[in-house]
Amino acid sequence: MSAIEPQPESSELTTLRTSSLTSVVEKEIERMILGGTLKPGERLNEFQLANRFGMSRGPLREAMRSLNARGFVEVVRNRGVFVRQIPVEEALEIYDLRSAVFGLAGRLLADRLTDEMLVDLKSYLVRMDQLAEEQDFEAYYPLNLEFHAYLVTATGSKTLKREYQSFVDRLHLCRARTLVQANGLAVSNHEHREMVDALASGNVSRAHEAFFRHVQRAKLRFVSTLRDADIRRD
Amino acid sequence: MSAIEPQPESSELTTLRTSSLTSVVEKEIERMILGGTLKPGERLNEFQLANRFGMSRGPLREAMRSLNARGFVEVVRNRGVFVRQIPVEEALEIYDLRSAVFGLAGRLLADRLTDEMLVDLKSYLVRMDQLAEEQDFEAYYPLNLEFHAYLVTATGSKTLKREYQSFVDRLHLCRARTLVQANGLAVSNHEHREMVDALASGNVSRAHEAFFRHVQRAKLRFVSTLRDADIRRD
DNA sequence: ATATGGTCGATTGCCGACAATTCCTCCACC
DNA sequence: GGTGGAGGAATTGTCGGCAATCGACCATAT
Repeated sequence: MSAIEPQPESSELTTLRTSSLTSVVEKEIERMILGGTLKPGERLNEFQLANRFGMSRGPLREAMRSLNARGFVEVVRNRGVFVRQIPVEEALEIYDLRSAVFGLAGRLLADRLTDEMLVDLKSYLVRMDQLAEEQDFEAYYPLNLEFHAYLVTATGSKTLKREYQSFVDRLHLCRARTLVQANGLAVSNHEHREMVDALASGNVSRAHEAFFRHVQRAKLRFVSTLRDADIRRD
Repeated sequence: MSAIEPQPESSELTTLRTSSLTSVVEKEIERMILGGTLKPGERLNEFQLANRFGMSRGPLREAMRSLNARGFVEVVRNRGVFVRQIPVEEALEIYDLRSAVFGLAGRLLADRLTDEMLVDLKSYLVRMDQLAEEQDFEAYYPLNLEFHAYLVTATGSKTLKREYQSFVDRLHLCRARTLVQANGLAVSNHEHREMVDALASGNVSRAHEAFFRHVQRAKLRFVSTLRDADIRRD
């Protein structure tokens, strides 16, 4: 073994050599936002954050600008940056965009589906069916995410994958969206089966339709839970 | 005339009171990139740019981070930022995304088209037909852009408009895309008429199809001009 | 002649400090 | 009691400087 071999254990040093401090802290704050540590509408104090991460305000501000461009935070001059809070109307718009992009994913996939991919997808269906039957939401949710990630990755379009993920992330910034996914496990999985069947048929527009409608129905479920919350609030 | 009166001519200073120096220089560099002053692959020297704009490197670096997140430039640690150069494969992916989003625009518009909007759209068609017949590409191109901008704006979805514009902008960063639009003026306008007709019919999926296929055909025209260039190069 | 090693200039990454603005508090006044 | 304004604390916007890193060029040895 050569002495010049890269050291696998120096993850922190290697990271700082590869990425800049700015990108590291950007990812960290993104994680805190999506993880719920930082809540929508909350103000991000530059000085406090810089101290917490043991760095100066310069790189932190650069990270903020990047997060702003990506839609995670909002910058108000001389007032500071706030975690983006997405109103319901905009969430609906994002659902539409997401369904359009997801529909494209169905279209692309129907044309390049391999036997191996079909096996993987059916495996997802079986496992999710089982969890849906057991009403195990805790386990169903991440598997559902993984299923969707598999699909958009399998399109082979990095751009599509990035944009789709961007929409999914942004929907997390809508306060009203908490507990949306709680209802309709089996319903959702029925739609998944329709999607996979459409892909297997090789019919492009049928796949498009199945994928598009899946997100549109998620949007409708979102709206109905919204209405339920409104009624309850009265 | 009072000495404290705000100076109406100081557009630059006034701008600085409203937006930050960072956002001003970001827009300026974006303009320089899209306008062709800064070419894809070109390196952006922080020191030079800061001097040219008469500011320090801090705000400039923040602007760079934002432009990076928006896909206009690429940042390489310790080496600098470069104007993003989009390879052909990625341009094709973007065309697909753009057609999916544009298809959604057609869908939304078919449901909310007013008589007034229809009049505006038909006016566009007439003017563009005329310019196409005169082969006046110089005048046709901006009107074509305006027509598309009208459509995505009329959807009422700010999110859709922003994302669509983002795709259009990014396509400008593909070197191979120069002179794409040169061919097929009348062809393109025939598709425009199909789109407006579909909208007027109120048929949602027909509108979707017309809008989607319009961009898909633009993608095909892009591919064919690419092939022509390849043949010519041999 | 090519490859290896070292030095130097240029440029970026990061930091601390100062200036400008906003926000909060408190007091005077109506 | 409520309203308006002055003053101070907190926070952001911007700047210049230092250290680290990279690329280019040259010297030297094989």
